[in-house]
Amino acid sequence: MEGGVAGNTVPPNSFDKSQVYDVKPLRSLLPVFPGATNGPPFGTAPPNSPFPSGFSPFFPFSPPQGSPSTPVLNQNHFNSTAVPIRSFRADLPTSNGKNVHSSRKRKLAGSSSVKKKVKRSNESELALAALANFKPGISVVEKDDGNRELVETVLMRFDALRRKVSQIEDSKEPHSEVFKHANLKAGNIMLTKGVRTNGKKRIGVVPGVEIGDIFFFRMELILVGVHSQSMAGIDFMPMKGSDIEGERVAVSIVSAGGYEDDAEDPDVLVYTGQGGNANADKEASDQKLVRGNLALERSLHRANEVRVIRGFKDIFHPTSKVYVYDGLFKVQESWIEKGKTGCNIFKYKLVRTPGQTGAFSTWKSIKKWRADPSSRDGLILPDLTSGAESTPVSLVNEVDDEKGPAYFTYVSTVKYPKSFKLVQPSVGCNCSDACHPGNSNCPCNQKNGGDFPYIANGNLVCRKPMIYECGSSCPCFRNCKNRVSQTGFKVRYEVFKTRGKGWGLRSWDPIRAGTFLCEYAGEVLEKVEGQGGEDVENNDYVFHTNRVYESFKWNHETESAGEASSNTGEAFDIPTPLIISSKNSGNVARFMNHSCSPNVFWQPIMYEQNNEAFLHIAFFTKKHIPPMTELTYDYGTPLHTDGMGSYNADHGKKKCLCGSPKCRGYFY
DNA sequence: GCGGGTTCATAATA
DNA sequence: CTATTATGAACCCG
Repeated sequence: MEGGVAGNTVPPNSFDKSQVYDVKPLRSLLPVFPGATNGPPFGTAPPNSPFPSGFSPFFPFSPPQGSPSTPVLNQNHFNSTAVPIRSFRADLPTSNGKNVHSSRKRKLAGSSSVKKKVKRSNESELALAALANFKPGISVVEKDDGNRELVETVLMRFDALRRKVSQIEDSKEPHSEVFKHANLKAGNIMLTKGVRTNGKKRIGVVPGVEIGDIFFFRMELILVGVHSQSMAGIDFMPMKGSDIEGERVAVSIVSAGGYEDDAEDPDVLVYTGQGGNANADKEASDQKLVRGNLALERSLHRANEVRVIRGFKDIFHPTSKVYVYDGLFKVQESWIEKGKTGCNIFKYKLVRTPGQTGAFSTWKSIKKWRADPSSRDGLILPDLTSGAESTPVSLVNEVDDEKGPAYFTYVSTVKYPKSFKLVQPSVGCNCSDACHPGNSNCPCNQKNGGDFPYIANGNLVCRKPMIYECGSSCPCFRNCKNRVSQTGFKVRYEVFKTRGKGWGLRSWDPIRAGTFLCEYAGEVLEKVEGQGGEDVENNDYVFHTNRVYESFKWNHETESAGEASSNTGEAFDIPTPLIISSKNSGNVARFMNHSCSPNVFWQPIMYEQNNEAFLHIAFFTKKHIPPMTELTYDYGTPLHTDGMGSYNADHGKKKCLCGSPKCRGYFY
């Protein structure tokens, strides 16, 4: 993994000497820091904290056999022998009276489908039904009108449920009659339970939804009240009281490239009316001035604001789309023209209401940078990893004259000192090509308690005390999905100069919740009891597992009898504290700043290399993250009890500039 | 590994 | 209650 990692980057000749990067081979790690000319304001890694008294040198975890010490976070009720996913509790009542699946029943016209349905209704069907067994936790008022927090909560809860549904679907037999629309199923459950917000239709701003917010499913737009049509591109509502069709105005449109829209000027959108398309039953026809078309015509005359949502191809999922809320527009004019098919189509020219910073222009710029990275303003280096990662990372400064962070060696993974030995060998699997989520005999599945950690696209399903990935002794090399954190990041990053927080990390790509970002690379520090640890104390580039981290809810919650409140956290199970320094060598993770309202979290992952199991710290996105949004995680608070006497609680305390309403005011 | 066609779905609406 | 509508999403194929 670390083999062959090149040294550093070669800067242009014009650089100030004190800031020049040296090209150094990995092996000759030297803590060479060219003059600290740029001061300390790097908001990156925190200084160290004292160890708990019980600290001892790292040793391996996770005996493979027997019961993993992994607490069970969900209701899945696994016992120590790790049962497959199909053994989801089947005894859960279909809460709230109504079985979710009743909505799935088809018209009984053709009786052939009935047989299949009955046949598979006892296993995963019941597992899916169990997912609907949770408290809505949304009041009537909140259902009608939202705010930022509600919008984020609803979206996070939806996606947690969607990933859980996907996980169950993934574990079914291949080629079985499968319902793959996990987003629809999750959405159906959310709507049935009333977990939504801004359900009251409105013209203009939707409380809690901001320009630039991204969505990956039309269902998400419905759930937070941006656009309530599941497929149609034009949403509308009656003007005051009157409910005659002619009195409805358009409230939002989705421009997703299905028609011949014009999308050059970011402040202007020429949108095609709906209808008239050919389908299996009928030929293309003239569009009619009804429904959405009529509503847009009314909006032209009433001059009301119309929300615009733009759809783009999702480069990580070429078959699906990512939607961006682009702000408020007004219909300026309309006309009829001949479409490709020769039939009449309506056209509507919408113009952005002044004073809004649209999101579309940013997306267009990124498209340009992607084609030609040197076109990025403020570019210092096209790839600060020097090829160590499969995806380049740009170094950019649009803020001041600083030519880059202090010297470090780029490495893509964490490195353990030789002295860390494995006590017990790790057991790999025998899966020939790839581990299948439904295979209960796979030891790697068993180590994960029967829950495959990732869905098919590589997104994390839920946080767990520990995740066990396949290692180097597993023969499933080529296609195994249980190696997400080992296959390198796919996100196109840039390291950029922030205002006041040193260097930071952000992405050109829109990122889904649960996406693997990177691991925390660097050198694992050994701390010998009794001896100092100056290497830790004065190091701003350190990751600690043994801090106090604010708990938060990310997993899908289900009620289950007898498991009352033990399910508070998604706490980790790390047998021995781990400290990683990225001061001398590290990866993009060392540039992630602290935030009290972070959009990224970390997750311990274990896998075996050369018969030794190692712990890695992997970062995943907490929610959907729009392009160019700074990536941040919670640095946590040091434990102040080291059992060895004096410790200054304020040591390393820094003023926090995260700007969150929940800001604690400082961080370490 | 795309782009286009096919199939299976949906929520809101009339 | 049912049919209709629609810029969906996943999958299949060449």
